[in-house]
Amino acid sequence: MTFPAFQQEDVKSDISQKLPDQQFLLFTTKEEDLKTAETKKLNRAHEYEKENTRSVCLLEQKRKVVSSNIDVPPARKSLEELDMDKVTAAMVLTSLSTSPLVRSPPVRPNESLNGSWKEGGFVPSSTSSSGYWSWNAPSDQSNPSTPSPPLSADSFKAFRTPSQPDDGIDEGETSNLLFDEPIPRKRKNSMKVMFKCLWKNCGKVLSTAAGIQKHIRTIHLGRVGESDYSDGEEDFYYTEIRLNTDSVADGLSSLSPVSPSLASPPSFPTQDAIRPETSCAKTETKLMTPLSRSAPTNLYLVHTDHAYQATPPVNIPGSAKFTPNGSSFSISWQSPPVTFTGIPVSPTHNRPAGSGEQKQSHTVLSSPPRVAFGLRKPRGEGKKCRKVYGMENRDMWCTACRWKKACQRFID
DNA sequence: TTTGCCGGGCC
DNA sequence: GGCCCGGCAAA
Repeated sequence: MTFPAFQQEDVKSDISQKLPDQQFLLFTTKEEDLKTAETKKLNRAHEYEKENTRSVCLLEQKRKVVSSNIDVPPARKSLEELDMDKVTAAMVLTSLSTSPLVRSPPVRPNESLNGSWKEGGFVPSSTSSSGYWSWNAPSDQSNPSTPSPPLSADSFKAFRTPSQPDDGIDEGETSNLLFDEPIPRKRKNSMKVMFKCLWKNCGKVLSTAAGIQKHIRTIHLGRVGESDYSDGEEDFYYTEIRLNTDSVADGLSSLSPVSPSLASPPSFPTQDAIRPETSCAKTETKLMTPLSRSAPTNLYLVHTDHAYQATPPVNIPGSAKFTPNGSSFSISWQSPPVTFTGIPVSPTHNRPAGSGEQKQSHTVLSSPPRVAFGLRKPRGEGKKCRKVYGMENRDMWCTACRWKKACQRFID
């Protein structure tokens, strides 16, 4: 059985290969944050590898105990151990890769109905990216280009692209990335993986990542003489698509229904946004973009995330708002009173024409009318200076009355 | 319509 | 901060 070994190698190669791209996917404007996040992910990837090794060792120890109880001859035992190692490793890896953590994507209600996904791969459409979403209109959340608000500053949030339902990655993994949870492994399948260029009006599909990167470099980025050099920018402009429809069905079947609590707006969004450990995790995973699928966990490599950071591949319009309980609170992109505009763009990379300047700002305003709080004090019942002295004796009024302020002489 | 006084402008 | 006034809303 070569599956475990292959997968491990696959993981490692993915990690080493994709980590450099992290900086483009983090929704932060600070280079230090980028480095920090990248380092964290490296550490997580290593921890995960350790964890897997530990799990295998534990199982191995357990197996040895059992084997010793049944008194297996030493010579035969060593041979068996070799096989058992593989089997055990396979079991561990399989259980990890098929664990609920991985297989229960917190999808939005209409995700599974998204036509483009059914076709085996998500292809972002700039024309359909209204960017507007609402708590009351969950269908809009299925929009692939829906950006998500960086609800809390401490949790660097990126715009999210709905993951391919069949690739096994989802917001759960995003949560893993963000909240130090074990990183699930990529499920292997036999599907044909293609790479599609997301550049506007291109859509070129190639069979290898290197090919598509080279295509982007030479055709779109104009780096003719740098065929072997890749700074990762090309990753932004292509996406992985899968041609095997079986996996699509599998992905759809693995979609877990969205709980009402997720579908409904939070009682007070700002609070939820501030708490990363509670509903924030749910909300964010729903709202934000996975930081990167080209991360160590980028076992489910999806470059569509890149499309969010800038044009030309896909525009990132954005407007999101929700109005919980009919209150006046709202969050919206590119529209007051709250504006989130964020385009995760690597500062070190030139953006093709049309790419907006990276700007990240968010403001939350909630200012009910002052009248609602009854700030205007009730009118005094007693006589005031004006009534007592009359207009002709205005000089006898108290200062407040003269200034048309609340009477200080005849206080109620 | 009268009266109390808030909000804001001017100095 | 002192002074003044437009304008709102209750009486």
